[in-house]
Amino acid sequence: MRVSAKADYAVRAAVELAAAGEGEPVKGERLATSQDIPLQFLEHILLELKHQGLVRARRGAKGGYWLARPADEVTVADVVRAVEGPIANVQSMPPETIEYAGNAEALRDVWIAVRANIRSVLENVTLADLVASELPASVEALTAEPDSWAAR
Amino acid sequence: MRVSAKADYAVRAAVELAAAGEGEPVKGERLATSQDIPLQFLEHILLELKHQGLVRARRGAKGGYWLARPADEVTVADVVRAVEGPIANVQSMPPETIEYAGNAEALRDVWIAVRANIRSVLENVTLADLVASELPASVEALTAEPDSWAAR
DNA sequence: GCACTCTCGACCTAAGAAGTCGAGAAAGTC
DNA sequence: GACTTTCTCGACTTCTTAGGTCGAGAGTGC
Repeated sequence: MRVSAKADYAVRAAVELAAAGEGEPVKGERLATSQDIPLQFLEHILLELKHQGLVRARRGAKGGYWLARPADEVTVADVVRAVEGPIANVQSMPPETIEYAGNAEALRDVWIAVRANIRSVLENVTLADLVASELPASVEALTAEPDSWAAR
Repeated sequence: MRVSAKADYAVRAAVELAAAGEGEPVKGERLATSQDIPLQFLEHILLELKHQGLVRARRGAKGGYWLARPADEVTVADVVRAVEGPIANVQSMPPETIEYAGNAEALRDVWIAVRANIRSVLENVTLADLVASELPASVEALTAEPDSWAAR
């Protein structure tokens, strides 16, 4: 139930690409410094994003990375899945495939509900939303709750 | 963004204890077999639950484990936190303490929203709910969505 | 040709996940 | 008091992942 550094870095780098817009490609080094991410590690992450078709790249002078799709068509969920795989797996298995014995039967539905609720945030926030700092109303509603900010 | 075997086991064992009710303590071995959990691993988990005050235990003949509180006062979140620590940390840090640079500023709110949404499920389902297979309406609503069951 | 920048496999260390082992301590029974 | 049962708990193992570094190579633009 935690977000890895890799996923966090991936989203931040993607946001930075989104902010750069359609112009020139952005160099890995600029991404690394502007978001304070170790360069070599970031390159691996960008490569994964490229393999998943989210990002494109060109080498050489004037080279760099850019988004393969418009920023408002890439969700945070896309980026997280690209580097971490399926969201909210239980014991590395998708929850809908798990069979629980006897008393624990209903537990599967709990994990399903958790996954659905995570998705409802991550699949509805796009990179463009992040750049603009304007999250969808349903997400804003959650952050508006003071209780959401309580450590626990 | 995944649920560990440990957390899964912990909840299942706790549900089994809840189902056993107030009578005699339940032996570790019975929990292990009824939920198909490696016994020795389970004992460590039960010990953690005991240290966190969720479970009590007695040794010897007639010994075993039982819930420290009524089953309808223990939530799934309590059990998960007992063995995994804080839910939905980012890079091992609570999301509200993270400062993102520039373009990624709004990302913190996304993680906060994710955490809030996870909590809204886990903190509202009790062990008693699971034993009865009757989840709160807000959770049932999520599992009723066909889309929640789609692998992705 | 040369500088620049991505590509990508190899490697590394530390930590965590998942589990096993075995000695010991408390509790009940006879 | 001896004996059995069952929890207690530290030590240990194995495997994977997290997080990161290094260095050679390949494509690009000038």
